[in-house]
Amino acid sequence: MDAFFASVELLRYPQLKGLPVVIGGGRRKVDEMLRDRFADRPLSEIPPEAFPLLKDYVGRGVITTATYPARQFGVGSAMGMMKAARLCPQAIVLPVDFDEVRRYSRTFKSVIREIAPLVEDRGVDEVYIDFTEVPGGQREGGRVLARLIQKSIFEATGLTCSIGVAPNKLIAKMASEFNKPNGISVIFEDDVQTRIWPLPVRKINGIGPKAEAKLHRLHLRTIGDIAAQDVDWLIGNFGRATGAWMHDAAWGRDDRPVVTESEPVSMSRETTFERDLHAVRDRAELGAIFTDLCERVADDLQRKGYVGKTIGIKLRYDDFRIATRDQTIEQFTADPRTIRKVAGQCLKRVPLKQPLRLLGVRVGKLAREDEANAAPAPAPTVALAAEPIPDLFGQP
DNA sequence: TCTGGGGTCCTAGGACCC
DNA sequence: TCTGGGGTCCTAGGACCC
Repeated sequence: MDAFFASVELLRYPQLKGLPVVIGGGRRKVDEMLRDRFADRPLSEIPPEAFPLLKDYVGRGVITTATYPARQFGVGSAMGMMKAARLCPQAIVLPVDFDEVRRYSRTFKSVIREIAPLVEDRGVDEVYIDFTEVPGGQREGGRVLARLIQKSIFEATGLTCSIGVAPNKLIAKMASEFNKPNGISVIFEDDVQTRIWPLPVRKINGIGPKAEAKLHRLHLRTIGDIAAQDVDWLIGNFGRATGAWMHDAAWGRDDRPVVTESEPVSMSRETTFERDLHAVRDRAELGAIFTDLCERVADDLQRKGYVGKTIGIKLRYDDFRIATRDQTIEQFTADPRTIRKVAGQCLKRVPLKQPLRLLGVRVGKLAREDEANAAPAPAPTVALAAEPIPDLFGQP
């Protein structure tokens, strides 16, 4: 989906179309504020001048999405608010409306599933779709079906998306970025050398800042540069798994299937404080936040019908270093008090002298609540001791 | 100008078992 | 006195993604 979070807000405030808008921050209820001030008028008639600006923004936070006009100023997602404010002070800031985003997410995904049922979820704003068995899925290399999906999503939601069609997920993902926004790009196997090789290594889904830096140190800047290397040389530098994967990726090889169903592995809640907190000095405040996080994970687990048996905490210190501790317990649980107790024990095992900026609580090793409880009708245990092994080589 | 929140997967060492 | 070869599970950290 194109600039998904921002586009969702533009549906509510169409008067902001064409203006630089960023989504993020989140602590302020801007829409409520506007609603109070302009209670007598529909949201779409609130003048753009009434919206809060990035230059007036205070607080910690990053940009989740920027509209295309905002991107012209170099503002982009994951950028700190303060930096963005310097680049584009006149941009309008709005908080993320997660409920609204989830609603549109469900809608666009169900539109796709009606057309092509094999869909893999990749978060709120992204999916992989298997066109193989869809009637007409091969016409014009998939372009016809891609157009139908784009049109259907727009009719249902008013939102645009960009689609990449390719022989596998790796290339499709790269292709989806070729024609943003509202574009379609079809890449065939034979196009890898001309369309993929010139791209920077970072465009490979799975190569992040660390791998990019290392590749640069080795004087590899484009995907073609990687493709030109010997597999064994890559393995020597990056290890067996990563080296081989990198070589395949650079040659456009990827045989991962589109996975339509998966079970969650963990659920967590974390929060960055408005100011850094100290374990001793801010004990009460921290304690309240901690309990709240435990209750929220427990609530998430219960609402979704899961229980877990590994409970852990995460801290981020003021210098941005991260520490985690976890503990696996005997019984599956989704009980807030149990989670709080075990997480509290984890907290005792971690250094707490430094100021903290973030605290998180995580529950892993998940199982479906019904299955975890249906499990052990304590079966009788039988132990069979092996015969003593005869001493074949010793004295008779 | 300091940098969110929710995830997944991988690695590596150690405990423990047969 | 010295010391095998499998395997699983747990824990901590880190890279990466949306």
